[in-house]
Amino acid sequence: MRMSKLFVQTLREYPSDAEVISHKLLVRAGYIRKLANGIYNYLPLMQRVLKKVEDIVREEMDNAGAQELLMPFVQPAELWQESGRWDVYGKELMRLKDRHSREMCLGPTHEEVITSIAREGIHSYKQLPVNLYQIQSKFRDEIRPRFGLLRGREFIMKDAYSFDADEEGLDKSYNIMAEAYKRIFERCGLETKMVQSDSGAIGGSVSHEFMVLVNENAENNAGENDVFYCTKCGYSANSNHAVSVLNPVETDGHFDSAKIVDTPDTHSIEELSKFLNIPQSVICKCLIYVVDGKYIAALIRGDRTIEETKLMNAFQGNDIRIARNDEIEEIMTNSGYTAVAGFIGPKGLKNVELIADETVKDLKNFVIGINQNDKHLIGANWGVDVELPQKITDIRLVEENDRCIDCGASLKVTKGIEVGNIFKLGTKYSKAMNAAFTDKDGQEKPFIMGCYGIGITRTAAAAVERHHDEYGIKWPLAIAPFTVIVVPVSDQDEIQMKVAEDIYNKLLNANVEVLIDDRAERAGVKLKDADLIGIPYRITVGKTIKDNLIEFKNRSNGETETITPDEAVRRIIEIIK
RNA sequence: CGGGAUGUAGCGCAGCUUGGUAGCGCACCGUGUUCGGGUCGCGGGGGUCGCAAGUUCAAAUCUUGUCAUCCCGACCA
Repeated sequence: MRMSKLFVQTLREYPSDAEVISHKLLVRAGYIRKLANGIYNYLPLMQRVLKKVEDIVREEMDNAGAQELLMPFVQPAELWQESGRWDVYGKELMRLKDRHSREMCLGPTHEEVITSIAREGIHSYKQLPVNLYQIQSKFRDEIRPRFGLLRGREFIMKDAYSFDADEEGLDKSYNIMAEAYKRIFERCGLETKMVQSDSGAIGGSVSHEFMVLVNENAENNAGENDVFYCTKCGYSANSNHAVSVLNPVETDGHFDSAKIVDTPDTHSIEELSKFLNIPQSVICKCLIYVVDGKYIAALIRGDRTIEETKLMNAFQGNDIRIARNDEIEEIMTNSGYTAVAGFIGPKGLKNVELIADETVKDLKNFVIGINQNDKHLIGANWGVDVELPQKITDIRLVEENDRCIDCGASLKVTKGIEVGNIFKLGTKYSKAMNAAFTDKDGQEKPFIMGCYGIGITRTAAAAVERHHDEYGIKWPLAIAPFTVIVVPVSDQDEIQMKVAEDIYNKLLNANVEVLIDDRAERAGVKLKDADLIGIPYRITVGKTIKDNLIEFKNRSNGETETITPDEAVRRIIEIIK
């Protein structure tokens, strides 16, 4: 490809609306252009990268025994009503109506459609297992799209779905996918960590995410997930799912007796602990949440934080948020109190479900709100002064240096970009949608399903996050839009141009994806652009051509060598083998 | 949806306080110059100042409304 013909416009400056480096670089280097909020045009260079990623995914999926198909982007509401998700998926699902007022949606994921395909096509255990996948645009009307391709509303995803006759088969399918995923990301030049995670809105039990770990200290960190991991035994989990063993702390307030004391203006645990001169860990914190419209009072030890996904799951909810002040007021009024946030306690709350984190169980002579402003109860004990909620479970956020549940070592935390995700769905969709096969024993059974996603666009963006420098992108070879760029330093110099063209043609003939910068630009412009665009190898034809020498540069490690044009061609051909 | 900010040429920005001919850099077109890290000069094209109403002789500038975008929280590949 000739630079003079390539449709690409590099910018002198970063776009003002970009925050993270992959977004900045992809726009500036002419890979993408925003069309609307969270919706991007993939320009020719980007399309080449995406194709590379897709082809790696295809190869590994095919090798893993999966078959590619393509499902419609527009889906009828009926299917979603069958699965029950039409009502629970929320605003993220882009809904629309056709000319007959029939309700449709733009597919954010395809469990419903694939399940309908399976129920029409698979009738016998003899046809199982089956794994079907597609690579397609998805639409999710995200509350807040951001970070360029890392969180778009429309994005490209590979989604695969497995159908098995039993749990054992699912385990097998699941492991095959996990292995394929490891290879896919490795081939894309991305080191990933497979971590345990919450299964979220898609449903199911077991799930893992593939995280690209990003340096926490980096400016404008694009990692949206906290990953807790154990350096000793390898345990790792998304913060929404991580569990831990706590380090011992003081849980006895050592108050002689229970009494109500004045604690003016102590709206936070920190203020309260300072005022009473006690550790935060002898305070019982009470927070009001709204889960699917129901009020929940959640108790947790003062020094710990609630993990909202865990709390939501404890009530099998789909939606959670902290209660607004007017909602707290409503609860207080209904319960005959007037307290504001900061002084709330579980005692006497009406129309509020109670839940406690395990951390509050062992508290003795502790401090707790009693729904009176500027007052707290000190020296409280469960069963004497306050009843311990019946529902007790783990709803806390793990913290760094908590101990590993498996081996007891100290846990660390890092940020991660989730590029892939695998779920054991079980029979959630097959049961709801009546998708079944006849098993060996002649009985009709629902399919045991799994689903497996890879964000194609996100993977490409994550690669930029991981591989760049101050000059631009440093694409991993396997997903680079071109392997090599040939740069004649001066378009005025006939010999340079001739040698450059010669190298270009030899590489073309050897099926190398090669760019030649034949533009009438100065050297500086061409070299800056080559770095910005991030082509892995650069062959610069300059003055030294009089000695039959060119410069051969490796973009990723910056190493340059002075070698002959023929040697350069040979090297490149060797590299792509 | 809550909190904060911003909308002026394709991109990056100034002008707005104190109303009066819409500017700069990059990019683009012409021309000369230069030629291994975004040369330099001359000439040129391109903007209903997000949109709508209002105030005024006069609005990019003041007022109100509205839309959009970005950042922080809930979502997820």
